[in-house]
Amino acid sequence: MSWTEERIATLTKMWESGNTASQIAEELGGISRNAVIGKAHRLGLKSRPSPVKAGESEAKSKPKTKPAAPRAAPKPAPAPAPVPPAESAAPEPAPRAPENREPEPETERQQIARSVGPGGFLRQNPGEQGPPSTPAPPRRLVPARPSEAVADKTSLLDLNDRICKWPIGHPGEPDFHFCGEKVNPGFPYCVEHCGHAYQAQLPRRDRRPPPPLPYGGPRVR
DNA sequence: CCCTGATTCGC
DNA sequence: GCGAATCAGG
Repeated sequence: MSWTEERIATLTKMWESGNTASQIAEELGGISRNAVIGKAHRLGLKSRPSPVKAGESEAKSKPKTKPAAPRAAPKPAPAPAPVPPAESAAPEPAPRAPENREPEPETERQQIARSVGPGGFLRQNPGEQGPPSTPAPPRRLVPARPSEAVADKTSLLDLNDRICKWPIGHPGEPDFHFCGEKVNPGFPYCVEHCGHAYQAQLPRRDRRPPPPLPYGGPRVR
């Protein structure tokens, strides 16, 4: 099995959608969970909310030096440079290239106003709903499946940080494409699809059928 | 033990 | 670049 465009696309989407490596491996087929993780790392997709690292503190990092290395000799770290603390967290520099465009900061400001981080995602139309003084119970955000049919065909090559990556159809099929809308800042999806992608997690007791994946679920082979 | 992702390193 | 083996944690 080789990593074709389609398979990489599926991996990327599922990874970003919060699927586990095992699920991704199963969807792709003929591949191990480790392969998925390894590939994801090589693609630069690493570091997603993982159960393992969720509550890890930096001071606890272990170099994983085991006494007897069955595979190879352990690497003695050459004790590099002392960590320069002059690194403030810059979320998104976003150096916008000059596209000979009229300066319109207002437009982006308005969009940002609707954006809310995980844990407090806002409904689409606050106008239709009463002022949520106590809006939504703090629940986890979980992936759901899309229900939209978008006419545009945004291919994988059109994906960037700014457009919605919501998948339409199955990867590998001729009509497979992405939503392509402007993203809800901070999310991989547009505002609308964020509403579909992130929903309040119900207690497992109350949920009967596991919601199908955005990719249409496991393909019938 | 089950699961998860992270990492290493021979291939 | 790939992925099994391994580690580390919930």
